[in-house]
Amino acid sequence: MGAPKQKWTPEEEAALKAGVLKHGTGKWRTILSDPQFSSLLKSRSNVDLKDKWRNISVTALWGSRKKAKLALKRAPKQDDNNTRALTIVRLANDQEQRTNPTHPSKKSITSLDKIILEAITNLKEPRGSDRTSIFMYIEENFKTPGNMKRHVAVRLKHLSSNGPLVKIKHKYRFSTNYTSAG
Amino acid sequence: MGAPKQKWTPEEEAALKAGVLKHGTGKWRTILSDPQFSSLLKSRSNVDLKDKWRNISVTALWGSRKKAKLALKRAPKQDDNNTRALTIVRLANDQEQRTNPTHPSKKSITSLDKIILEAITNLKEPRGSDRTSIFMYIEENFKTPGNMKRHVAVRLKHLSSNGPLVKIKHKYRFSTNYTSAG
DNA sequence: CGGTAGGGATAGGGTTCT
DNA sequence: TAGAACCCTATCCCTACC
Repeated sequence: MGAPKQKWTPEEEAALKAGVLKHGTGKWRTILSDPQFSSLLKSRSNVDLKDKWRNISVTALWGSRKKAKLALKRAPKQDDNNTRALTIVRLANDQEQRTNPTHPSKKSITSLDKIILEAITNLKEPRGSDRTSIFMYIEENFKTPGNMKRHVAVRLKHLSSNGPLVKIKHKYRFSTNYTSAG
Repeated sequence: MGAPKQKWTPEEEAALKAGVLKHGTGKWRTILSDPQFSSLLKSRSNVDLKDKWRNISVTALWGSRKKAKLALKRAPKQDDNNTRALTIVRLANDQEQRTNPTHPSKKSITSLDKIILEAITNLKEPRGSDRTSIFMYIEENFKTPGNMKRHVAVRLKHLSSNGPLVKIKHKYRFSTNYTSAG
């Protein structure tokens, strides 16, 4: 009864990704209305965009939505009585720290780290960008070696323990996000 | 970007309903400021209250806002040959009838009936109150015996066949509501 | 910009189809 | 039967209006 399933073409998917890079996640109607993407996505609704982005993201992180849900069920509570996930936030005084030679963290900023920070900064997602968004930003904007994702994940971990990123807590968030605070 | 959805707890919903019973609909800021409810609703805004009340009301009437909108779009001005559910409306001249000793219906008005009519009147829901709302009004405002709901249902039926309530037809209405016309 | 009403968008759970 | 595409609706956002 509903229309037959309309599979997403690579062109549509690329347009969606570019739209998210430009406007951020959660701006589905804005992306649809952007003349840069509206022709490519003219057969999609804002809800379609949201659903497709969810499929893309969850696939990249967990392999599938079902696995993601299973993983969430298994995930123990983070701290007290509220279920939370960690969000990693770029420090507001990041610039200052990085220019301060006495801070140990600045020693270990790699060029990939700079790209990561650029991604987080440019994505401008108010609630933070998840790894998928960061991966995609880099893929869209740089020539990427094959194991870029692993490298990025490693650097994210490092940046959050020793570097200019800091972990903060959010309620009602179940995936680890990396946010540029400020 | 949208904030993570903060689902309404049963306690919050009860507080909202009690607030509406006390202050009426559309008095969202008043309800929020009432110390009787402010602690329970401290994480909600006046707009949140308005939205939640709309959701409660429209759900009771149509099942969902979307169905309500669809029904409204399809609804021809008057009634014809379509499937309908019954809505029971308190007659506008109810007072007059009840004070007129010659009207047969007034003989069988019980004290519970009066409470029911008070509930319908005071709830002031423009599209009528469903049984749940009526039950809740009574529970909030009176000491209730255990089988109050059954009693109310029985009296509602009686009042609509012999008493001051009258059945009218609505299109695309899937739950029986009891409305104070006026 | 204080408050409400109402249209509309989003988030997340759920369902259908392949 | 897992995964992609799609549906449902509670919640949240935006704007007009007073």
